[in-house]
Amino acid sequence: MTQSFSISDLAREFDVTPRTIRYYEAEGMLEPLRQGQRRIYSLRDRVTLALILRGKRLGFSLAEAKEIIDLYDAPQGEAGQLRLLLDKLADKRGLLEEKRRDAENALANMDDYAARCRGRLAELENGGAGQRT
Amino acid sequence: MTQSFSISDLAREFDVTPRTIRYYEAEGMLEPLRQGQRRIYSLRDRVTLALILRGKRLGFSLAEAKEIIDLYDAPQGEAGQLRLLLDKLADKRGLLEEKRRDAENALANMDDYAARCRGRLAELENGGAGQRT
DNA sequence: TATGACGTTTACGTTAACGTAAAGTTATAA
DNA sequence: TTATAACTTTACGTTAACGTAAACGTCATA
Repeated sequence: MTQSFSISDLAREFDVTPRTIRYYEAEGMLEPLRQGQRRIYSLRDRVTLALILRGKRLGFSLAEAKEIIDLYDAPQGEAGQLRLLLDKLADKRGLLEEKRRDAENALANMDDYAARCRGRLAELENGGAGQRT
Repeated sequence: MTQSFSISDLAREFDVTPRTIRYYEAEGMLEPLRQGQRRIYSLRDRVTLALILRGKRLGFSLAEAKEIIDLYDAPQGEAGQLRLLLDKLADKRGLLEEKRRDAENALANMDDYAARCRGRLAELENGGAGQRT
């Protein structure tokens, strides 16, 4: 029974406008089937859209996101192609790792700061007596 | 000897143009001292710039990055302010956590895929005999 | 003293990523 | 059968985040 979706189904689910989804198609990132002139999205299309939006959340441009997503559709025929693909994957992996590190550092900084704030708040709440001699 | 930097010092170090740094100032995110009309950046300014650029790498708009950075300069006078600050920090923390999860998921997907590619490559290299019976 | 190298302000230009409006098509409900 | 809801294409508009160019200041050095 392989599911399918209308454009507004996906728009609702991912909280974007139909315009946005059509734009991604115009950029060559989606190719839904058609029933007459209406677009019909498959589960695979839905996954692709999810990948696009995750890429955007991580700060990739659409062009960068497309580069990454296209790697998952790359030809795997001969060994040479596979080696090239693995190289490119390693390259993109580096970008992703940087983002993970950035997020972790930002979280660590923020948690430190919040802890200091909570400390200060505790001081204020116990009456401010006797602290910080 | 508290260090200071020219605009092109920072531009070089962070691989952006002076225009970009001036733009961040116009957006109220930096306030370097002046020596005559020349901008003089402190270590603190440099940290702020680093925070801005990390925010950008993580996909925050400048406005979002500013919101976050401004929290680190928020007033801590009374308990009410501290509680509000802690609320806002928790809010931003959520955004950061989502980005970390996104990055981790993307990395996991990519690593799985790369592993399958390496498997396929190994098959091809050992002559393709006897595999996948 | 003149010539770079570096800085400044002002202002218009550019691009990605959509928003928005107009005008038409198609299926379903009243 | 008419309305209305959801879709379509086409096309111009908008905004963030800078790029780029012009015209000028100022200091060291050849």
